[in-house]
Amino acid sequence: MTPPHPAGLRQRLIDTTVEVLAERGPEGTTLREIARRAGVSHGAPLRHFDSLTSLLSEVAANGFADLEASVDSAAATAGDHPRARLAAGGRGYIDFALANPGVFALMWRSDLVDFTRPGLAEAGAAAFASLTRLVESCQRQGWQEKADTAVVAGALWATVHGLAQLWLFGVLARTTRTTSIDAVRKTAFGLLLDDQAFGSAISPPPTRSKKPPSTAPRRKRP
Amino acid sequence: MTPPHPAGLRQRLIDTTVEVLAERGPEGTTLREIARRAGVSHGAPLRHFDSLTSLLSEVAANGFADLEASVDSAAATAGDHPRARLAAGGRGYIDFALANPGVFALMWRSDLVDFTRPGLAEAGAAAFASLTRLVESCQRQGWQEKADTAVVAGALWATVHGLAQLWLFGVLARTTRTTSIDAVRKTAFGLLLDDQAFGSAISPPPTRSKKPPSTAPRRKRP
DNA sequence: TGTACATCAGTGAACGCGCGTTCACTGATGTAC
DNA sequence: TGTACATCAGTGAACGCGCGTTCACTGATGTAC
Repeated sequence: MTPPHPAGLRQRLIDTTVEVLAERGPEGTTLREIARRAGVSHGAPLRHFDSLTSLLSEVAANGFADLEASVDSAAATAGDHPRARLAAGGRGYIDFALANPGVFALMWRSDLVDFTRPGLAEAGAAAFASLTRLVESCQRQGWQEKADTAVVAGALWATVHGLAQLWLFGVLARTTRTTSIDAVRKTAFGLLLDDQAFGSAISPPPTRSKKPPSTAPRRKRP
Repeated sequence: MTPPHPAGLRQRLIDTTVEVLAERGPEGTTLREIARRAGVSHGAPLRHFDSLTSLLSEVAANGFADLEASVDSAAATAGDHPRARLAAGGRGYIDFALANPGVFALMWRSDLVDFTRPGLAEAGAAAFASLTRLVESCQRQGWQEKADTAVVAGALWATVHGLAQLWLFGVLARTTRTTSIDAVRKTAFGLLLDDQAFGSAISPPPTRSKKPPSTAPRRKRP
């Protein structure tokens, strides 16, 4: 079923973990299930990772890097206006979460992931830094110029995070009677960014049918 | 250690479950651990609940009822201005989450809780309805009067939800360099509600040292 | 080119664990007469 | 008031499960000489 993998078992295990996360969620993502899917004996993964925690932590770190990439690339497509770019970055955050629900769920599970592992906290901080930079651009143009940049970024982060989580949980669609998150996102951004236009049609709709960005090129460590 | 409980073992098991959730989180909340803490044999809980899922689902339903109560009572203390009441209701949501992190985490775990159980979805919907009512009041006064009430309520819900989750995860304090969620909450509400005043000093600071509202009076079923 | 040895990824049996749930039981309490 | 019976909450041993991890092994590959 799984084709031979030129990059070797280690990379195949990481890819398989992402698959299992997507299908079964963090709870169903066990070493034995990953090994089964990858077509190896259940002891084999431990030749490449110290433990399940080690493997999951690496997947989570990749997730944060991909999340950052999704924010950055969405912002980059939004033209020159800082607030339009900020809104697009927020959309990038939500798009990543909706395209990678399993990995996204894992990324906030401190019982499964070791956040003291070198690189992981940095990857998370880098994702937040992307948002902060977008806020800074807005402030340089006068929007919320007196506010604490990090606090404003935190407030926006919480909103996109909450939108993604409640949407994935299914409860936002039910209560708002919408079939796409777009309406709620646009309303939220419209309120937050103080201009209907920035919440609405600033950028093309997310290409949600495309492959999740988890296969996108990713920073390698030496 | 646990004093004799006048309400009987059934209620004691529910209370103990809340305790275990608070100390160990949803993952550490097993039937056997609950029984150990309650001082009974590990089979005893099954005389009162069909299964672990059944017990956890009841605790989650209570959680939604308490969450609603926290939103309502916070809004009620905020005076007459609709948007001040809305902001206070949002604060009530966050206060509940921060005071009951274990139960709050459980409430969004569809792998542990059976949301098809009668009463549970209703309890969740009722909590959301509280927020919706507050939004309606604001719209009657002209604020966002053309917007879809449920969608606006959903956007606000996502924000308070995200604030609570990221704060509990610990990452919001680190990135914003704050020791209280208040600054981020006020900034978020200030942006969303289009008036600094509604985000800031509308109501007394949350009494976070008090006992969680999970012991507050709760609707009983006949 | 050939030989001896080291390395190492993957195997599969095994260990020990805590879990949810079952089940025959005990002993207390309530009820019918 | 006394007796026989039913009910039922709690006990504790047991079952079966999947799990992470260990470990001796095998067989292929690379390296030194």
